[in-house]
Amino acid sequence: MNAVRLTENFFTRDVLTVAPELIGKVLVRQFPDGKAIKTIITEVEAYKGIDDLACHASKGKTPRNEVMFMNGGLIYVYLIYGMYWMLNFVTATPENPQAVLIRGIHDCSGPGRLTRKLEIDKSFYGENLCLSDRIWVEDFGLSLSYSKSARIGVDYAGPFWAKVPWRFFAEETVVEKIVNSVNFPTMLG
DNA sequence: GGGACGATTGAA
DNA sequence: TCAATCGTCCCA
Repeated sequence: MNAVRLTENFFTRDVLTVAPELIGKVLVRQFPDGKAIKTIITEVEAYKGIDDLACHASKGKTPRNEVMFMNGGLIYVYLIYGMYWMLNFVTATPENPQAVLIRGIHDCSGPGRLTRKLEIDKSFYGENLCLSDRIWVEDFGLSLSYSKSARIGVDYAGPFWAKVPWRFFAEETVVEKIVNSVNFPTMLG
């Protein structure tokens, strides 16, 4: 299987283009002890700039979200409910503060669960996915069909923004089928 | 300085 | 249905 690491030009596009294209891409986490996890991204959500009332950037630039106001390809991490780190990929360009929330990977559903498994915390804030030696994304040429739905847990944003179908996810059966057909390991490492 | 709240999760 | 748990942000 040939794999190509995603570069800046992948991430500096609109979030509604980048988010669905991340389904089927492979997230790589390299640990200090030499071990690694390579896992297929199966669920994401798009947060689209200052107009999107569910997007943190709609509240204006703050110390917490300032990385969203930088270039695509950086990582935005924040703590939610005092317990869970949320992993986001910044997209587009500084004048367009957007991000993709990574909500699910193969064999690990849930944004808080996957950051625990991948040992991702505040120290990853601002990490560059195109340069980092501990986290990046690869294209293995896998193609997964995906479904859309409203985003999860954003009712506070009001009926319009809570309902836009900006959650993208591959059905469980689709993921299993691809994993089996290409003999992609559950967790390479 | 005080208080409300959250892009969640796991247990009752 | 509900508690856990704390950084962030707004108001005074």
